[in-house]
Amino acid sequence: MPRDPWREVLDEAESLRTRAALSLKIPPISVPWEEPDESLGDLAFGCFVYGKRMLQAPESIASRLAPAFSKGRFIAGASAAGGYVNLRVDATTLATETLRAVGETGETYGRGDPQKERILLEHTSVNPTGPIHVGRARNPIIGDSLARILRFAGHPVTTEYLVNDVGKQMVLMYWGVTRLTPEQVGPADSEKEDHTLLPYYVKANELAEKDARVGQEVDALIRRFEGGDAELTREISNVSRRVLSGSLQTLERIRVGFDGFFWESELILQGKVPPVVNRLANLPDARQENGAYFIDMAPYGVKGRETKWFITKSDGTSLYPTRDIAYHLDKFSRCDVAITVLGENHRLEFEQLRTALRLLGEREPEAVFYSYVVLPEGAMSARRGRVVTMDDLIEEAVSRALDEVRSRRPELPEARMREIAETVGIASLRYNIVRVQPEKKITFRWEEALNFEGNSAPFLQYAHARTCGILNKAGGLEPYDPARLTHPQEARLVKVLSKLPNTVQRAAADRRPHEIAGFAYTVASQFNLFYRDCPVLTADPPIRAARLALVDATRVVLQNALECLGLPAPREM
RNA sequence: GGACCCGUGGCCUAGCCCGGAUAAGGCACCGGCUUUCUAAGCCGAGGAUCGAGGGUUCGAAUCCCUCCGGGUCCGCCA
Repeated sequence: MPRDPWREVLDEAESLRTRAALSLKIPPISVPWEEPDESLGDLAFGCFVYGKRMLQAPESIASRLAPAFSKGRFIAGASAAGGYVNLRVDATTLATETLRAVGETGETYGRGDPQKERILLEHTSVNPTGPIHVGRARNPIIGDSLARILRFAGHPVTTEYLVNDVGKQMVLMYWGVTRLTPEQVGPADSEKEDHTLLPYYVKANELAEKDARVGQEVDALIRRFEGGDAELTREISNVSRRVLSGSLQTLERIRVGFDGFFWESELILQGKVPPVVNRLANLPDARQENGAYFIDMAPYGVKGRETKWFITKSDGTSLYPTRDIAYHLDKFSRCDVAITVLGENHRLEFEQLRTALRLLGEREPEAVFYSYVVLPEGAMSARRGRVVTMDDLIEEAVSRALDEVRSRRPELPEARMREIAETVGIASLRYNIVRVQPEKKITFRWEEALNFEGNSAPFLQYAHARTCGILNKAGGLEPYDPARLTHPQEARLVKVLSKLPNTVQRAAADRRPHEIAGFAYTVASQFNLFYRDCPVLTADPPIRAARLALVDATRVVLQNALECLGLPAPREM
């Protein structure tokens, strides 16, 4: 039975407000709740809108409204100040309910009720031509965090990677891998196949431009491929599988995995594209130009130099956007809501996709857009050799974390140090990306990406490790009386903990993982203050017992918030 | 030519959707706190005309308009 203590507080406040207003014959107006400065109360709302509606001073309304509030289970009292009504939440009741919720739901505190709505979340989907670089790093991290949050919120979620294993770039890759020797392409910087195969792709691109004979060979392959040569399509797909296997190892190390993969080649081989082409070409809006079908999207809000959206080439072969439509129709046969995590450069294309689906009378997907990570000197570019790969970043993060562990915990055995370093390094990297709103651009700087203090993953993990440390030494939980939690800092901590379920629901509904990051930071921060102000193990037995329950609740909340972000929660650091 | 995204102390970010009571954190810098549950912590100090200008409003970082700066996109590529 999931519980949401803060939601109960809000619901009660709302109903008390309605009753108070009714008793004064004040029209019920929905005014948003805010959280005022602690010295004023726990919840508040301004009476300015009432004032305007009733042509009275907000101060006077507030001072009449406040006394009309009756006490509730949570709401202990109301007072008026400066046109606001401030409500005070009873600390003991909130502590009782919050700790009981954690006690009853255990490690699952914060998890939402099971939802019916099946969500298919597509993310990452980088072209399998080489290692994933940091410029794209936000996609898997945002995508995986969002998947975790949606699942925790109660949704059945399937994550999927669209493997773009067709098209010219893959034909080039295939040509390179099958025709070039290791001596021709030079050495790779790693044994993983995403790294070892990249040089073939780079060399193939170079030769195709410079050498006319190579260009002809590649063109011939492209013609065979576009002619529907199934054998060739499979061979090309196999190359992409090899590259992908390398990238997946990297993703696995940062705790990103997928429930499924969708191969674009399969879409083609299974003949799912022509029916879609037909449907599109038969739309009333479809036009023809030199044998190529298109839809002019200008009437549908698409603006710019070119508003034609092409369905086919003049030779009748399909284009990527058309295949994407076919893919989405397939998606919708398997889910209720389709979400895709996309780089900001795909905004227009996504609008076109939605428009085309709308014209077909089909459902439309949602998207979460992010800006690419750039280097201080500009965008990452494989061609200009200006790249930091995910593998580089991971190695550096873990190695710096190991230095930290060595200096902070010299007494630990080497293997344990390495374990903690991996945990901290990976978490730092994920947290630094997920804590920022996706649409803000991030400039990659080592010193920021690998900062282990302040608002960073280790800060959160450290707070979690501290809770575990206390609980370990305590030996076990005991029966407790929540009324023994009388310190203001205990109340602050309780209040934050009570908000986990509500925060999860909001972050899931808004598709905003960074809200969980902010929440986790607040929890850790409030716990650190509690840690300073309220000794646990040495407190008098009744207080000790109550504080232990609070520490355990904090542990659960941190663990679950960290889990939602894909950050490991170490028991010691 | 057009569309979209971003612009908050020296640096990075939250708040913006849903307008409210002195704009909240982190980094960096300076000064403190460890016989007490791990100092990856805590406390204190300084530092912001919330890009600029108009408008709406009793009230604007938040909504509207214009402009400036940065980014992205407008292929019979994917």
